[in-house]
Amino acid sequence: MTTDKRLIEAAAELLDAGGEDAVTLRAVGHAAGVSHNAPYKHFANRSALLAAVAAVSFADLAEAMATIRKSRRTPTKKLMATLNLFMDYSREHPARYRLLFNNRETAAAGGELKIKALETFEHFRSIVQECQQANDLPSAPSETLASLIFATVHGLLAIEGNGQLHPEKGLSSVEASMKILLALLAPSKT
Amino acid sequence: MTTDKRLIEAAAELLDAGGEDAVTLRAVGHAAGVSHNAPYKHFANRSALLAAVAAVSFADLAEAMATIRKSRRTPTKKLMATLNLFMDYSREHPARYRLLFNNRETAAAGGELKIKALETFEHFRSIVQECQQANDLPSAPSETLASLIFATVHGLLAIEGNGQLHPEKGLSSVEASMKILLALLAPSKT
DNA sequence: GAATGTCGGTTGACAGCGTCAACCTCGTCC
DNA sequence: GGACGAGGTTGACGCTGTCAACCGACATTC
Repeated sequence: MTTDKRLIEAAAELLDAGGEDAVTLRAVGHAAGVSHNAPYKHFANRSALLAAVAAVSFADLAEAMATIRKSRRTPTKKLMATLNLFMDYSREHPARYRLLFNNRETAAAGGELKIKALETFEHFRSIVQECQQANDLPSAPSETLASLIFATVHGLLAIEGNGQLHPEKGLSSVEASMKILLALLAPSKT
Repeated sequence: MTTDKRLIEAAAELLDAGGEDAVTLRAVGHAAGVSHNAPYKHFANRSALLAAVAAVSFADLAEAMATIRKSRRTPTKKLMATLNLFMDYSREHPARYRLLFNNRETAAAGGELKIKALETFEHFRSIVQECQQANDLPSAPSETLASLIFATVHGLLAIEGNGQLHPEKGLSSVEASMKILLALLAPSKT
């Protein structure tokens, strides 16, 4: 494996294991079997390394969503599968999830990273559109509706990840809240 | 003014001006006119200082929401005013907003901070409940519905703050998206 | 085939950070 | 009047990101 990839992988593992603070260039270098300064031969600085981690993670997500999108399922089931994908990701890799969707630097970045992020969203938007065509979601610009739904899951996950705002009662589970939202959004079929 | 408050105020100003990274204990101490180590006589560590900033910020928010809640307006207008409050806060103090709602340490904290956060949410829940009683929102446990709506605004603001996911098209404005959500949620009045 | 340059790696240094330890200087209370 | 604690200081520590200098291997060019 190339050193670039080994560095990215090491950074991702450190991120998953110990949160963003654990991703020090020295630790990454050491985990990849190189010196504390070798990462600078591959990435401009720490932010660039994290951006690379974000890019490959977005690519993974996009691929998983593409698989769901192509699968033979009802649109609504695809939508649920996609939402579950996000929820699982947020729970299994919370620090990485934050890097992808809750990080100022990730957001500010462009290039590869932005493209991968847009790709991911495009899959999601397409599935939402399928649901609209099947009359399982109200008619509205699919981008807007997709943003809305994504924002809601994201917001719920953020709150869950924070353990914030009355964790026991009310929003006992993100899944339950999402079901309620989708039920409320569902046009009453004739 | 007591040194405690001066430190908190200085930290808040640095946070607003330069983001979380700008809040170094040394800079805070200097801005408050004390030495680089004086903050330790008032706060256990950097996290505790940030938690204090979060607590006073939550208190401010809760107070503003209480004012709205008590005002003589229709429930829906109160709800809109509250949502606008969040949007304005997120835009005027983005770093502080992140500290309040997007910060692992803030979330993990308890005590004063947690109480203030719950207080803030309780105002919001109450306003949502008023809307339900006025038949402007569907019937569902008010806590769940409030969480849902808050999560959506929060998610939209997070995306906006990130500049992420197709910033130009679709979710052109958080306000527009929220209006769509509320319109979709509104029970068809007889 | 020698010279050259670039690429990926090293070691060593720097300042800035959070934090700890030691010390000092008051005002307060037996 | 002496003990003492609260709030302040200075100084040090190790860790961090980053920069600079050096160094070998390999490809390219004359």
